[in-house]
Amino acid sequence: MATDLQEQAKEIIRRIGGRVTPSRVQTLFILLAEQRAITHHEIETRLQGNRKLDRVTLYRVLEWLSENGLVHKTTSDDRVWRFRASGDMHAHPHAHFKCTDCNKVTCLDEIDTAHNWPLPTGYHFQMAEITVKGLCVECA
Amino acid sequence: MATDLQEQAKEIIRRIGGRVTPSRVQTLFILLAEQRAITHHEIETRLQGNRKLDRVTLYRVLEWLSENGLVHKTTSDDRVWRFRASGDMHAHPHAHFKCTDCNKVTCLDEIDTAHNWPLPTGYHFQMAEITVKGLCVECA
DNA sequence: TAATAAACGCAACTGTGGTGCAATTATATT
DNA sequence: AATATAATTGCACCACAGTTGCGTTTATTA
Repeated sequence: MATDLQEQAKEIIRRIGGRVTPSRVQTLFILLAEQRAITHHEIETRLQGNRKLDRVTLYRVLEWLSENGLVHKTTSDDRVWRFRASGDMHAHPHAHFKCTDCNKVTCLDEIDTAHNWPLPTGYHFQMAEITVKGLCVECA
Repeated sequence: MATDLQEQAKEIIRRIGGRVTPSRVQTLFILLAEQRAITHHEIETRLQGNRKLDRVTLYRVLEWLSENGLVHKTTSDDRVWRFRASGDMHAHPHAHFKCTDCNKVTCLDEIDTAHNWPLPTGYHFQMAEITVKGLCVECA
């Protein structure tokens, strides 16, 4: 239930010793409720009305959540950051799927990106970003 | 030699029935000479002095070259497009490597991105973008 | 060589994201 | 509970990649 996630968000923030502000709680709450990677803009639209907060504040909140490992930040070919609450399921690095029709991004937990890629000699692997593109169920 | 590439660029453009303009020839020449994916900005700095051309024109030239399959367009986590002349070696879709130190991008022809990824049922595969990150030989 | 459609250059715009700073507020302390 | 404090917020403004509109120039074709 919604109230549960609200409390869960507060608890998560408190646990890492951060100040429990409405901006952070609301933002993390939205990201916990959503089961996919969403953009700054998408989060903003979910913060309409009385819970509305400044554009820049949201950027800073997301940056803070990201720095503290509470959310994951990924990019795509549209040059827009997408954020997703990091749960236990997503502790390992994974690929993303982006629908070329509706632009929604979902996680592909099956595809592991940590595996050692064949690189030219002398190159040092750190990580890999994989974005698979195509049509999602709704758009196919 | 340089003049060769210049003529080669003209020939390539002529062959697909496009107007052979200095902007296109210069831009394609630069991309043919460079053996990696470079940014709009990097191309611009190579067009200094008398051969300098307008920012927007370069964007349009690159778009045209890309639309006609003469160059490949790829993105990265810095939200900047990179372009690379498409030679025979790069006819197939491949992954890219980005050095986290010097930010240079090279092609990983060994890694094929066309392979069918395991997607959730109902999803339709189109293509995949892979960017492997780490340190290149010079920065390792 | 003239006609014409394509390409160019300029200015102004869009959209994502970031900085500086004064005002506010969550927390710790009294 | 009231206060001190440093962290957080909101506002205005900036930065950068990329785009659009439009009048001018130019590569082609006849």
